[in-house]
Amino acid sequence: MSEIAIKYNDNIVDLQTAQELGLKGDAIELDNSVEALEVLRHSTAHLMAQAIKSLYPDAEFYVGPTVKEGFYYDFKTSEEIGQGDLKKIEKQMLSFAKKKYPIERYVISKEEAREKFKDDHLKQAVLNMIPDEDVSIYKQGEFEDLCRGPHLPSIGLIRYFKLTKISGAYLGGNSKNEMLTRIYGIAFADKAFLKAYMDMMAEAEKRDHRKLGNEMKLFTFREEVGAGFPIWLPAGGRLRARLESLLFKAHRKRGYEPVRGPEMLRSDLWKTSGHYQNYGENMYFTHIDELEFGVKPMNCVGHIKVYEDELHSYRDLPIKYFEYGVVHRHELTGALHGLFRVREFTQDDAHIFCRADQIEEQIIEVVDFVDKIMSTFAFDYKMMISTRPDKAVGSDEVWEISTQALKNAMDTNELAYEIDEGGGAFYGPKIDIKITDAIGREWQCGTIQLDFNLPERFKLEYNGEENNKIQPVMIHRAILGSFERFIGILTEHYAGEFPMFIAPTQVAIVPVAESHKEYAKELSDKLIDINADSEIYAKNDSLNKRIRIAEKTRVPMIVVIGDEEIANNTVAIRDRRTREQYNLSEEEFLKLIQTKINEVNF
RNA sequence: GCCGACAUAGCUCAGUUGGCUAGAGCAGCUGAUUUGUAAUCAGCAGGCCCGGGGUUCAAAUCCUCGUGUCGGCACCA
Repeated sequence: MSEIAIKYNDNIVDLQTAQELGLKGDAIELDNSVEALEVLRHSTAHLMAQAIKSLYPDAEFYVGPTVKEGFYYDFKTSEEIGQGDLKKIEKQMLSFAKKKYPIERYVISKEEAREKFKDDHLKQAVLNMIPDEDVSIYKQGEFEDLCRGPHLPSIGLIRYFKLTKISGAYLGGNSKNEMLTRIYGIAFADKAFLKAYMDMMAEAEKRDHRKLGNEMKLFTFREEVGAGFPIWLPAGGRLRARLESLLFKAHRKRGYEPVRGPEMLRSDLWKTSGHYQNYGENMYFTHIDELEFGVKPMNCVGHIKVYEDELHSYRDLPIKYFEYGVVHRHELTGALHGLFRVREFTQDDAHIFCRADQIEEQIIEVVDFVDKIMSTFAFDYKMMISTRPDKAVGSDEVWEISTQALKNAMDTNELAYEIDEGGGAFYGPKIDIKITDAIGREWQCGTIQLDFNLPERFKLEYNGEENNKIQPVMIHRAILGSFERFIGILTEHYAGEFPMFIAPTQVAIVPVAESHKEYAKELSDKLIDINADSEIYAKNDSLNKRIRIAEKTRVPMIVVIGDEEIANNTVAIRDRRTREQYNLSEEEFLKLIQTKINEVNF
């Protein structure tokens, strides 16, 4: 293994720079450490640029950094480049790498650099962002690039890489700017790591909820129905119904009352709430006679109307309303993604109306609720506090107070959180619960939002101890976020092998022959009595085939019944999760299913 | 919305440089078979080749405008 850079004052310094400045530090070897990969991938990005430049001589280059997963380079060519060109670029990269060009570094003034890259308007844009007087140039063979480094000593060290994706990306990440071409790639120090990475990507693809959702008949989308409007199929319907009923109980236990607001409300109300002005572009509007109505993108206004239905005493607070609220939002076409981003979805939404002195306890109670649910599903999650966005209602002071209240609740209970600056809802700051899916993407699911603004806008009140009118505080919260997204994430999380308590079907019953169908039906009825769904595989197919089909549905448990079982009043079990086969008496079997269904601790 | 790619049977996919009646496997239907733990056999049916418009003697194939999907960007439960 060879030394590729050094660690100096916690910075990675490449050998070229170290030599020039006479710096000494711990050697960084070419392995799969974070530091080594940083250098390797950065140089691989340059090698890719070199290959692109040789294949497309008019290419202009913007920036080519390393990211969490690999590296990318943004550039522009007159010729269009597509997915199919990646192989060609990879090949060119390899042929350059074989020449083992050393990577040389030298420093020139910014003026000289401007002259050097005078034909590259993207590099000029990069130069404009650099405050320093002098800039460094890295050179390998004929190819030179403006870069801060660090880089490998030679491109000959680059062998195990792959170009993974091609896409467009806005210059500087701003949608007002021109669109550049971006190619993503990955690189490792050895073949085994590259293979492991590619295998992991393949596994992630296998778990993709869109693929599994189709195979398992959970949901579908249809062109003629419209983009972003999911259709729930029977199996998905059963899964979802289980989740809904489990969650219903959990809410009731915690003092939430089920309510329901209308699907659309008069636009005047959305003007009062501020949605019209701040969220209108994401809303759908329609007219009934002369009046304009807005289809709800959130459920809060409906719940406010429930609150307003009667007078409230300070003794009654907190009041908690919940609803599986169907909402519609105009998402951009490019944002749509299976069940993860849709235009119609159902939130497990609730609003807590409470006194100011109850804020902390209420927030902690919700955080605890979240933890119960996420740990039941064995999810890793983290919490973020999101602060005031650009578009917002309410004074700075109110925002400051409510943001601080969220932080206090978290701090005094020693809960860890990160800050997402400007990520709040327009009516208040929030705590977002982000869970990680199978491919390592983070998704915002649950959210806890503190709101002083809507109570003010709707002039909500309750009677205080002195019979005075006091404005309540509203806490908006959703734990799953939406059933659509959450079920999508669950599907990938379990790779379709759902635990018994939410699986679309709990048991597949396979009668050996025609004569065993009757017993199968009896068993199925008994299962319904203990709230378990089953499916009988009695088609005119071989036993082997029916077992195979049952296995492929990913049902947690298959029971086979034939003469023996009927004679002894038993079932032969195939447990898909534990991959075991064994016999149980019918009674024991039903008890086992019941236990597994109740393995929920919301 | 933006950049790029893609769209053929319910599903997964073939379909030569534009050229005869668009194929296969699975699923479905009909028979035969009645099965003891991952695919029994035979037959049948199934297509406005995503939708308009165009080029051509001829279009699933080329062009164009939509719609939808995929990978990102930008935006968000």
